[in-house]
Amino acid sequence: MFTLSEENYLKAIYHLELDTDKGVSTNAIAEKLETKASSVSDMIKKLSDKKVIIYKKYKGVTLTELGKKTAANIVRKHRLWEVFLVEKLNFSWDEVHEVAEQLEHIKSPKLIDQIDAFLGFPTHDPHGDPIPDKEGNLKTVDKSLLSTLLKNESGICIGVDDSSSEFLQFLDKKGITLGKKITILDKEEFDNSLSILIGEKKLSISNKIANNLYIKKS
Amino acid sequence: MFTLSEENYLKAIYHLELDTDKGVSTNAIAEKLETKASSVSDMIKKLSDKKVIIYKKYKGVTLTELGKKTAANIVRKHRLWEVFLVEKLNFSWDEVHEVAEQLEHIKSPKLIDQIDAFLGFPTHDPHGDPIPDKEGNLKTVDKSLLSTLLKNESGICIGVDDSSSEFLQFLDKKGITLGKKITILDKEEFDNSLSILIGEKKLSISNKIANNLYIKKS
DNA sequence: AATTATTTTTAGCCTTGTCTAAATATTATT
DNA sequence: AATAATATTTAGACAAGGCTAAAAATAATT
Repeated sequence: MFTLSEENYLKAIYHLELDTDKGVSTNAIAEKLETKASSVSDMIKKLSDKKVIIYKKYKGVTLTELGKKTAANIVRKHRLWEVFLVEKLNFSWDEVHEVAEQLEHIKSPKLIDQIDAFLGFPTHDPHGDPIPDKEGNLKTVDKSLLSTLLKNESGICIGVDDSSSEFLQFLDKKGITLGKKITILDKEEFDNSLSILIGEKKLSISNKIANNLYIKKS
Repeated sequence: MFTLSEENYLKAIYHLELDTDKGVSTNAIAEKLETKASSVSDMIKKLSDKKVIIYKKYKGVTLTELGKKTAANIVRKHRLWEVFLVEKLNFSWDEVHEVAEQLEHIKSPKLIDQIDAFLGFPTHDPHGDPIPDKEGNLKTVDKSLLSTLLKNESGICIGVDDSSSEFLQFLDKKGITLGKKITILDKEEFDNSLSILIGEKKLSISNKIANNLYIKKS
């Protein structure tokens, strides 16, 4: 079994590993967890002893199979709880993260299985992120950042990269939600802003926004 | 805010205080939490500093109003989660305690309010224990131990004293569930066992069982 | 009232997880 | 290749929460 702190480290390493092919650096973990590199160094030794990461001094860490499975299971719980909060308890998608951060550490296989069934075995969380299956496998969808679409291309909004509540509330205000069809009407060279059609509405979208919205091209 | 450990101490003191009119002793707390008296002594100082208990050396402790409210809120969460597990996730009443012990520490006022509403504002948990309201008030029902009923008296089974899974599974096996009507057919002087009528069935019940079942006389 | 038994507290130590400051490796730059 | 900059680890400290063993206070008995 893993402590709360160990679980949080595993999750951080899991997420960081998705963004790189090399080992995950001490500093990267420290930054993600808002802690100090020295603390990370200490924890790395513990996790290495527990056979969930491979660790060579000064060379960064990689999750073992056991580590990956353990981390994926925590992510699975996090995302299932997020779905539960939105679908059953009327939370909005910008409110769920903090609570799910707590709920993901509840230890009860039956609980999470039942939640999964209760929700009808969802495949994605409210931000469009895929929910790992029980074995820890993620089904990867081919998604593109809105900013990479060309003029006159279109697709369905399927996820966000940044899921801070500020960004999500901004999207709500603009009427941008998962499942909506988006068409690029025009691209502005000067500041890389976009003119898009979403539903019936025309909107102007900054590059920053376009860099945080995932689209499934159609 | 309170730590996990502080919350568990508050809850223990809260429960122990219901059984006595005097202060709660260090030893009693230690026994309830399966820890050592010296650890309790340490924690008592911390809780006293935080103004949730009144503490006079060697004299036992009493919850302050703040302490009572805090503890009642944890109990409220515990019992609401138990209802949720049984009503929505197909847990049986002997499986819920352990998971609720974890869930009761989740910090999110909105979450527990929504769970409450989702469940239709239940007043009692699956073992018949009352759920404190938001202000921490318990509505006390007048309940009698089955063992105190006289021959030919009858009532409705409304709760259990011992909620260990062994006892609850025993009750399941015998078909004894909350809400059922029970009539005392006979009392055996020798071993204080009872002959009862529950639903259509006649059962013989030991004194130990009868001392752990609450009845609302009718 | 004096002595014994029990309860409670104190003192000192341990583990987990964190930190700062200093030392050491590695990487980048001239 | 030598030096500067950055990243990482080590050493030592601290707080929370727990423990054992010993001391002190209270309660029970004779």
